[in-house]
Amino acid sequence: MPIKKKERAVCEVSCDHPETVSLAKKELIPARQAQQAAELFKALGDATRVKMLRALAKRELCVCDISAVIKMSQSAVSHQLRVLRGARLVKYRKEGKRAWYSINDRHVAALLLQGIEHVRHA
Amino acid sequence: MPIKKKERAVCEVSCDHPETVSLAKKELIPARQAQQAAELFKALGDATRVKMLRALAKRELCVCDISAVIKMSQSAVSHQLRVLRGARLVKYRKEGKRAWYSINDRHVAALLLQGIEHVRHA
DNA sequence: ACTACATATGAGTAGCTGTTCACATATTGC
DNA sequence: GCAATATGTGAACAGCTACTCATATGTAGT
Repeated sequence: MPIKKKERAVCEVSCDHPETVSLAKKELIPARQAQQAAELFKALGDATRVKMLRALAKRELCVCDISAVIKMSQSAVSHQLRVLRGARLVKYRKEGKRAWYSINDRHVAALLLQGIEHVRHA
Repeated sequence: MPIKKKERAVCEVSCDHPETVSLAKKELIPARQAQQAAELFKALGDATRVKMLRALAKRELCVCDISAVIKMSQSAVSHQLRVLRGARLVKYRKEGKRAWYSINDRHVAALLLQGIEHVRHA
């Protein structure tokens, strides 16, 4: 067996505080929940989508209105709406050629607003 | 002037509802605020960071404890802590070799919890 | 000074994101 | 059916993210 130049420090084994760590492990959020929460926040984590959601929180808008309001191409808006639909942040209804979007529920609006308020006072 | 095969549909010009759009434009969130809110949500938008924050919301932990609790390399944890520091989601203090991290304030904890609760009942 | 340890960081990299462009789909009026 | 319109979507692509690995920094003990 060759002599290693320097044994790598394995912090994971040597340094933890057993009781604190096992307590924290026990109370750790389940991976699935963490993943879902992360996906929710990720969907909120883009300036374009924040603008869209903020506008949709106030009134129902069709795709081309959104496009005009936030000054982005219809295609870009459509792609982003797909993300928002996937995260269940918006709902929509079809009316002839038009698709009318609005924010899904007040919990979503509240979460969004809380984030915005947080950065406003920071 | 050559004849174009098909004039591109310019939805931005043809389809908007002037009053609704100008109202929505007036009430549109400022770009800077949208950007900052997006950055806040983006920092929350990763399962690893959600796990870390959830643990840090309950108790102060040093880096290697976090590493043990969420079962990730110390290096990965350090990199993620940098992101969290950058977004002001955590605070820390040095104590000898150790760095003790905890969640920055109750607003951050509330926002995190609200996101988690939202996916739990969804 | 030297070693061990706890943490931070730069480089490298595979995978992901957000846009544009071109086109597909669906609805309406002729 | 055909043309115009509103929306949706796949491909391509530049830029970003979140790891790993190696190494740097800083601290404590000998």
